[in-house]
Amino acid sequence: MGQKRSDAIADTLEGLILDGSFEDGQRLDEVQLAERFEVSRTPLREALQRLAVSGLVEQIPRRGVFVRQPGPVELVEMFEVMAELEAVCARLAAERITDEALEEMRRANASCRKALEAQNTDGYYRENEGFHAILYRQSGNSFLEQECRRLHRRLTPFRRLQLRLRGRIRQSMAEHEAIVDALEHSDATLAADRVRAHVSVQGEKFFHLMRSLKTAAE
Amino acid sequence: MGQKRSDAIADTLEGLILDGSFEDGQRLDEVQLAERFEVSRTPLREALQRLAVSGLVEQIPRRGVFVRQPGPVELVEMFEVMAELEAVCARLAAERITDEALEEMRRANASCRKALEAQNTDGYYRENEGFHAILYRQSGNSFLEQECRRLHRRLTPFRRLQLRLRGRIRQSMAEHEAIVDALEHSDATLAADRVRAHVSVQGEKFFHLMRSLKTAAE
DNA sequence: ACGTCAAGTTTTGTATACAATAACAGCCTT
DNA sequence: AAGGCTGTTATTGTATACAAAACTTGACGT
Repeated sequence: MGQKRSDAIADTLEGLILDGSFEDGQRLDEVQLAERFEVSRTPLREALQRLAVSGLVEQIPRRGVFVRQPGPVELVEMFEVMAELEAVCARLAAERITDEALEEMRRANASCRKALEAQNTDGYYRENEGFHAILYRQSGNSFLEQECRRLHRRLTPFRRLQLRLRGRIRQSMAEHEAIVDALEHSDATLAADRVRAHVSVQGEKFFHLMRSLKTAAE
Repeated sequence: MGQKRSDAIADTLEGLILDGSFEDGQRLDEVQLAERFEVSRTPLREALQRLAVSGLVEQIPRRGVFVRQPGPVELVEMFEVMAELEAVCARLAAERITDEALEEMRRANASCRKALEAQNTDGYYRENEGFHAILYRQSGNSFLEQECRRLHRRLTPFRRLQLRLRGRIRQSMAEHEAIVDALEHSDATLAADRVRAHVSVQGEKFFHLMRSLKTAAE
């Protein structure tokens, strides 16, 4: 067990927040959570500090920490940035990508198709992650790769939601293949545009889904 | 005194690391720093946790925390990402920017020119920051704005270095004005390209400066 | 009755004490 | 003499104890 207790707690809490297990604005009681994890307040506070830096919770001095779920506006903004970041990856990758990586992307796409035909949504989702991970890596800029992964991770629960829309998976697949084609032809602009559109549509689909859910609830 | 002691420590340490007051790989001794700041280890550890998440220090469990200065490769990567992020800001801003903001940018530029003529490097630097801050804001995407500010802050000491190059400031000013022109004409592509080039050249200048310093030292 | 103020309680922030693990040094064995 | 083992020390990680600030509640005055 190389890592310490406080790291494990931070990871667990991060997962819980991303899963939406906490309401927006809910206060995270230190002693309560300490009991729950069966530790003292010290490691728990260290975990909360980390979450605060990541932006998952807001820490108001002498008041406590409160979970901070992104609202619709912030989500749209985050998806927009994600689209732009991935577009940059594509533009850079178009000139830097290796043949092996292209082959990897094709293989990831093939696995996606297999999962699609098997109605295996989870499997599709996993392979889809892999596809994007390769794109990040092939930007040839490991700092950019890191930043992409960070934002990707933060958007995970929301991205997942919109994949449930009928027909979205099949469309997403076609976009993936078009992206690989553009990369193969080293067409930087085309690749960037296609990736941007691919991610943007995720954000838009999500937004409409939210809207329909909200109006349905009223 | 709204903030707590540990926040102030984190800020101070962040500043010290960004200033290059610590060697790369240097271990930060908890008790030693605690004495220095005249606090106990508890708030100091919380501060270190935060720095670790920000990536300014690396925390190896049961071993300690070590400052992590970006190497030349990482710096080039960071400048590349900064250039792309600001280019995105420009592209979005070209369609979203308000007339008042355009006026603000022109005013910031005028102040820059005044500082330039007064040989006031610090003043120029401050106004230059303002110019970029307006650009971020005018992307109309506050999440993007935040991310830009974060990276900008991290690159501050290195950016500052390259401004000392002869003639760079005057050239930088001209680029600023060309950027405002493109924004005024709502030419998204041109604005993006000019901003990207403007920031990229900073990275390149910095890289060459580093190289010359390194070869001179050998 | 309502607002204001004060004592009490809760909760955050900090200090200190304790535990556990890794670096270190000296000794023993081969 | 070299390498490994063991006891010691130093340092990190966690628990508990204490201090300070904010929220709560109730009484008092207007």
